[in-house]
Amino acid sequence: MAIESDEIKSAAAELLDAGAHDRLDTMRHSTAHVMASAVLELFPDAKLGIGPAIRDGFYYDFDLPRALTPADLESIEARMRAQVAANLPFERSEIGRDEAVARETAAGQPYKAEIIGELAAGEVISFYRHGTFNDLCRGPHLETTAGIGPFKLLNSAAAYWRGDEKRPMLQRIYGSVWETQEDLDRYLWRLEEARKRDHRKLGRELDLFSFHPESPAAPFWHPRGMALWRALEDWSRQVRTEGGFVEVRTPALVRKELWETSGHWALYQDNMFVFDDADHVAGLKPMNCPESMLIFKTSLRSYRDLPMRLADYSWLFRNERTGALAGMFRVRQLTQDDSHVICREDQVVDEVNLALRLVRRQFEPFGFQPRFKLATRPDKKLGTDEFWDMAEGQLAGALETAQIEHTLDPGGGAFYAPKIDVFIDDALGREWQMATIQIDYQLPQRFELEYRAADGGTARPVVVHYAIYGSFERFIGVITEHFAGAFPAWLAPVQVMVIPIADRHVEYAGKVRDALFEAGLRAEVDDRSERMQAKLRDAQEQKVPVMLVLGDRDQEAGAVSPRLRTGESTQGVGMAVFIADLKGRVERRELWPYAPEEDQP
RNA sequence: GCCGAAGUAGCUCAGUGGUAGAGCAACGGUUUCGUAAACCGUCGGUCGUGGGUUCGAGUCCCACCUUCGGCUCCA
Repeated sequence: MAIESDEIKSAAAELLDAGAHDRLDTMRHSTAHVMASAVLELFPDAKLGIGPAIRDGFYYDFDLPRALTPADLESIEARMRAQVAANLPFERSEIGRDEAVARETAAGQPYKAEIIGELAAGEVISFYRHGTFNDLCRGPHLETTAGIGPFKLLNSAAAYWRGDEKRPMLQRIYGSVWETQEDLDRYLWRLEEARKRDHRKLGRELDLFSFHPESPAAPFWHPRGMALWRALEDWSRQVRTEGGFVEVRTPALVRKELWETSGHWALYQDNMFVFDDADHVAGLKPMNCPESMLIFKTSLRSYRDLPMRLADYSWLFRNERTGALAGMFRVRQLTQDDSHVICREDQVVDEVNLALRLVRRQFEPFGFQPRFKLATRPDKKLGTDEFWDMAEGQLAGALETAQIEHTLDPGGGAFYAPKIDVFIDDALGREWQMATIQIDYQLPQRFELEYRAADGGTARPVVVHYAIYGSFERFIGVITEHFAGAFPAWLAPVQVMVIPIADRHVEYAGKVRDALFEAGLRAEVDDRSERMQAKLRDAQEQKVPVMLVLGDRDQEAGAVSPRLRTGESTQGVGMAVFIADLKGRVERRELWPYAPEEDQP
């Protein structure tokens, strides 16, 4: 969207070429300055942290004498509006580093002084002033505070200085600012919509699962949630079968010797549940892969046996930090659609290519278009440059072979190998990281895996790991929010609600339900003594895809009258015709019934 | 783990030291033939748990449990 040149006046010359995105970022950063200035008016002794522009808005961190309250935010917001109305110019100044450190120290701003002290000696130190507020800042900024668009302060919360839990805890205020009121309204609508779709709320309302203090952060799956789970699991198994996988299952309770071999004892023990088991120290498994290594080693493998593709849906246990737990998104007991491919080095590109195809295939019936990111060698890494050249080349080669567009995440790889991260966008435009595809040379070495090569010698295989849903728990959280609980028929816990209009139709309704059962469909009869309208309303609120209304005419004709969740309804459809149609849609895993999103403001 | 907030009936919430409430749900009865809430009645709470202050605590204090927001998207 083009912006009139006099609508927002760009102060700095470096802004002339900037696109709308940079302009918005600049405005957000300027708004953060105005907020910091308002906070200083309220708390003259506040010490300033950092205040960057972020996606959808900005934040600023402060060291304050007391915790902020919602009333404080209102007061800060009011002071900010006054500054915007005052049309204060932003003025840039530059000074030397030592002088800057001295100034910030004298001003009682230790965090600012720390930042400046870390800048290179020769670097230009710039400050931006508006009104009486002068802040260390690289810039650029708006010309004046009047250029700040509609904004709102959202919430305050704690944040460690520089994200380090050993350092002081500051208070962070988040805010959002946009170029137009419509943009701000749309953003606030999205926040509100996300709140309404919260999977924790929908999970309770749709009777999918519950949580209990007796086992914190571990879901109890109800019959309806389990139906959804099984639909997902069946699909994952089908995709794995198509990909040539076989399935294994491995123990949850494993002695520490295995974890010492795999390296988890040294690197992952903090996240494991560990205890004594009959004179041995053992742990609940946080990952499946080490045990697959043991299965591989149970016989002498030939190069002809590879690749060996193992799927594992075992239960995993991770002792997460209590503060990180969040609904289905972070649980302590979870299940993955885990895949380990043990293959020859010359098969790695093909196997990664297969993984990429399976990722696309498995996400297809959800309507997700996965995006791929190649994460390359980090600064802290194991192995030689030759190794990384080769491993990165293998992943890049597979992406090319599969003709998959991707972006780069330089330095984002694991310390032992590069990886391909897979992202999806949900219905609200939120980005979620889903699958990760990793190639692993470490584990085969630690477990001393070998196979008999074609030349009669021994060789070491490579492992390609991935989980496409990631964990079932988290994926169910994501799709619950994505579909707002209105799952397509193939996933819906109850696919058909049979609604007899009067008590005399209940028997026929039972026959219809049994016919649905026989076709492998999930159906219930609402035989409560309620009026049909009430039953329809309840089925709608439960987001059941199809309601079958049954009255005299249907009963006499052996027919059903389907009403879809979208409101569309027909009458007198033959029972067999209806069942065959629905069964086909479920088996094809159609995105059906589909309702276009409600219009956003 | 840390900072802040919250926890009252199955759910959503009222209740500012003086007899625990409402709507929905559930249950009982009546009712029920065409596409989003029939009517009447009844039941239901150790106010998260434990301790303390007080003549008296859902309300004030302390500890614990659980949940929610957040803890680098780096001047």
